[in-house]
This record gives sequence, C-alpha cells and structure tokens, in this order.
Amino acid sequence: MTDSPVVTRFAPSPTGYLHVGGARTALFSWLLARHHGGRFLLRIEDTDLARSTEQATTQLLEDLRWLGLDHDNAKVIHQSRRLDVYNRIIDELMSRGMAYRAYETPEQLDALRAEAERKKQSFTYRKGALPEAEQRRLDSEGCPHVVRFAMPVREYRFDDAVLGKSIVMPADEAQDFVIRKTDGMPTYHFAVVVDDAEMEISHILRGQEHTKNTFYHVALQEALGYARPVYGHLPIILNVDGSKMGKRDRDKKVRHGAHLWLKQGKHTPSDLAAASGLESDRVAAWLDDVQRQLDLPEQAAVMGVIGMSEGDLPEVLVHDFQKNGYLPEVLLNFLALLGWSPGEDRERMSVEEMVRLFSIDGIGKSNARFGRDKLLAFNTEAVAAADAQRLLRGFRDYLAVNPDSPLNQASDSQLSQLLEMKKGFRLFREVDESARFLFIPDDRIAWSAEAIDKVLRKSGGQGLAALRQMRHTLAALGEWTVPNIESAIQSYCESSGLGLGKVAQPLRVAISGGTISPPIFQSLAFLTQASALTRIDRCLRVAAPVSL
RNA sequence: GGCCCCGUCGUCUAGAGGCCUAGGACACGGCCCUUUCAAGGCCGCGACACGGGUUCGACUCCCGUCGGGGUCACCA
Repeated sequence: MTDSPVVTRFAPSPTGYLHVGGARTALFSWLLARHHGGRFLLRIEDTDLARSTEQATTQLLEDLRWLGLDHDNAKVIHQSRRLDVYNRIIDELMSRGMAYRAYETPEQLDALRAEAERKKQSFTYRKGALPEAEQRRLDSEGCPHVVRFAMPVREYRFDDAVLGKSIVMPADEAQDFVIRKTDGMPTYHFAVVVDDAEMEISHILRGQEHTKNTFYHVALQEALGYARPVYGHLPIILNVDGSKMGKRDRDKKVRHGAHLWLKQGKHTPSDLAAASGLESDRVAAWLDDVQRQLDLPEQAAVMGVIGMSEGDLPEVLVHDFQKNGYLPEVLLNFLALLGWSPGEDRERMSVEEMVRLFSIDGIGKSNARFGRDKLLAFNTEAVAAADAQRLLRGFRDYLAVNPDSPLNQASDSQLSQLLEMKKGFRLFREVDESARFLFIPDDRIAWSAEAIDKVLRKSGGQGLAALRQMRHTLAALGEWTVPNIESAIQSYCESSGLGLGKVAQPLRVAISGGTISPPIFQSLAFLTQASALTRIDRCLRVAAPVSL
C-alpha cells in the first residue's frame, strides 16, 4: 500500500460536445479520486488550433457540471496557454541531443510511408536519414520544421492497471515521434507528459485508443526524469450494432429522415434549404455525401422542417441525454456499469455508493455496447423514487436546454403538479410533450386528423355524440375541481352505459388535440372551465362541420 | 495487412478449478390491472465462440482457430 495521494485528471480536447465515452472516462477518473479522497483535475487539451473552439470548452464544462463531476482545480488548465513551458523543455531536450529539428514535408512523409507499405514494412521514423552537414545547413536557414524526440531504441513496457498485465512494445517499433509541430504547438504526446508530471497525476485512466501512445509517453518521462503514473486503458463503448459510436450516427439519421421527406413530399433539396434557412449548395452537398455533417444549429433547423424531434435521434452526447430528460445521476450509474461492476448483483447505485465501491479491479476488459433500453428503465425507476424537489430541479434542468417548450412559462408548483399527474413517466421529455397543450392558448390547439377520425368519427360518430353530451354536463358543473369533474363524468358513464374509455378519449382529443395526455380529470381541472368548454366547442366544429 | 487487446443469455454483466442443473439486470413472450401514454403484479424464454490439451474435475489454466475491437498523423 502506498500512501501517496491519488490524483487523477480528465483532459478532453475541446472539439465538440462531451460524448458518452468521454463522460465515462471522466466518471471513472472522478470516482477513483473521490474513492481515495484524492484530487480530480481538469485540463483542456487545445493544442490543435484548427479544431479547438472556445464554445466547445464552455459546453464541456457545462456538461461536466450537469453530471456533477466536479474538479478540484479552481483554474482549469489550458495547454494553449503554456507554450513557454513546453518550449523551454523542448529546448532543453534539444541541447541534450534528445530532440532535433526535422524538415520533411507532410508530402515527403506520405511518400515514405507509401513506400514502406509497398514493401510490406512498417514505417518508423528514425534520426540519421539526413547527413550531419545537411542537417546543420537546414537548421541555420530556419526552414519550417517540426521537432522530433530521439526515442531510445529499445523495448518498452508498462503495467496496465485495467488489463492487469504488462504490455510490451518491441524495440523495432520505437520511433522519433514529433513533439513540436510546424506551427510551434506541442503535440499531444509532449504536452500530456509534461502536464501530467507537473500536475502530479498519479493515475491515468483513458480510452484504449491510447494504449500504444503510452510507450511514447513512458520514453519521454524517462528522458525528462518524471515519475511514471499508473496507467489503465478503458475498453471502448460501441453502438448496439457493434459499430463505433459517434456523433455521425445522429447526422446519419437526420439525413435519412431528410431523404424520406424529399421523397414523400416530392420536395427538392433547395426546398429543404429554403424552408430551413440554409444555403442550398450546402444542403445539397450534405444530402449527397455521407462524409459531410451539419453543425448543431443547422441540424436543428433541418429537423424542424422535416418534422423530426430530438427524441427520434440516438443520444450520443451528454447534452442529448439532458435534452431528452434523463437524470444525470442515472446516466452516471448506467455509464459506470458499462465496463465496471462492483461485483455480486449490485446495479442500482447512488453516486455516493459508486464512490464507496469503486475500484480499478472492477473495470472490465472487453468492449461494451451502448444499449439505451436499460438506461431508460433505470431512469424510469429513479424518477419514480425521487422526491418532489429532485424532480423539479431535474425538470428545470431539462427545460433549460429545451427553450422552445411552452412549459418554460410554468411556475414551480405547476411543474410539480404535472410531474405528479404523470407519475410513472420515463423521461422529462414525455411529461413536457404530453402536457404542452395545457400551456398553449385555446385557439392554438391543432387537432390531429388521425385522432379525430379514430376517436370521434369512427363507429358512426359515437365519440362525437358522447363529447356533445359531456359538453353540457361539464358546462353545468358548479365548482371546477377534480372530484366534481370526476363524479360528473362517472355518473354520465353509468347513465349512458358507456365505459370510461369511450368518454375519456373523446374528451382527451377535444382538449389536447391528440390521444395522449395526463389523466383526463386532472387535465380538465388544470385548464379553466371556460377554456375546456372552448376547446370542446372548437373541436366539435372541426370534427363535425356539417352537422353544426 | 503488421502489431496489440478482448471473447458468459439479444444487451450490460456476476463468476478468480469443484459453491454452476451458470446468478442478476434490461430487452423479449404470455397473463393480469388500466380513461390515453406510462407505471405496476405474476409467469416464462434465454449464454460459457469453436477445437485441442492440463487436471480426478474446467466458464475458470495453456495452445490453436474463428470472431470483435484498437492502432499504425505535424488529431487528441
């Protein structure tokens, strides 16, 4: 047992929203630190100038905040602001002859790689390709160059805490990798090693795609005299079908929906562009090329036009889960289970329990598929067990990222009332969507043709007849309360010999426009009597224009 | 393709040689409840990738085959 403090970190590159893979890596690192009473630090790896954005950083922080994965460094570290540190160390390495300038252009390197491939050899870059004199000449001319680390050619190995074994790289795979790019920025390999050492990181949990990089990092650590942290490489999270998970899946789904919309409505790509307020060329190119992706606002615009909603898309970003109405602690619980188990049959855990039970030993070695069914079930349970305050807070978090919902006008007590009415719901989105009709003006209710047909006109207009009767009964009601409404409707059912379903459904359609709503008595009571009657009258006009 | 990692129900997993006629969860199927959507109750279906070893004994150890994934950047 060592008593040196456990310090972990999450070090995302700000190139987009946080996705579930990243969230799980963050979670495991966070759990490890919290379990040992250590520290969890956050660092932004923004050394790729072209791809990093300020907005992504903001969103990343917001996603982590929503998840509740708090970091212990008040000041988040940005690598792009530490160039002087990296350059100082790189200069030092060069003066020690452990790093050198290299002048090949990307094209030249491509050619070398292609040649190696043709000879069925693997390409490894090693110093010495250039005669000493030539190297000096180029150095003195100040041509564009990268700096490479002269990686000592020998076997490297490290112990992987997740796999529970040591991983070896043979000497012939050692190569002089780039540590400073032509633009003067350090590469990931270099910045990561320097920063992890300076931040005194003790444990690094990261995705399996980094396994091979670890040998480079170990070599650098040895050259710089840094301590080696414990490494653990996490298995990958895949789609349900076994393919690699990515944001692309959502784009794919939207494109598919767009093509359907074009075909069914006999629209052209420029119609779509015009309707969604985008450039026609861009939309057309996107439709034809599966490699292209729309950015988020564009995606939303297109979805609006073709009638797709957030719930139709597979969630891959943490933000998507918030937007669809999951509780963050549920996402965390589910993500933790994807690749980690506390043993025995333990599954539903609060964040505190996960902290208590977490250990690297419990992390699995095989890739996991991300199935949303179980997550949904977890959320349903959690939401049923949560107290009113938690639900209200969760609902507000949901509404904050769904600014278009009319429920944003609702008061806290109204929201709590809806949550109570919809007991048994799975996602906040369901509560929202099924209750929106309660918050829009009477003259904005749009009746679904299908609902009117099925519930009101079918069976010789039985539904319409019931609705007309109920209109009178409800109009005659004194006090507009749930018990009064209920007893009025119940007694009508008895006297008419109709089942409650035959009466409730027409009413539901009349006041909501569709066939899904919170329980009917409470929905009616939520509206005013006048409003309910207005809606019924309008519905009757819409459904039976001839007979009126 | 080279190198590396992995392989238990459809999915996530428990399992560290006899506790296993392989446990749990979700999904699925059936029945019940029900004013819609949900929720709930009861019952059920369902896996150790394959082939060789080692052992008195293998889901557990070894080898091979097959399958999946990762990686081969001046991206992280």
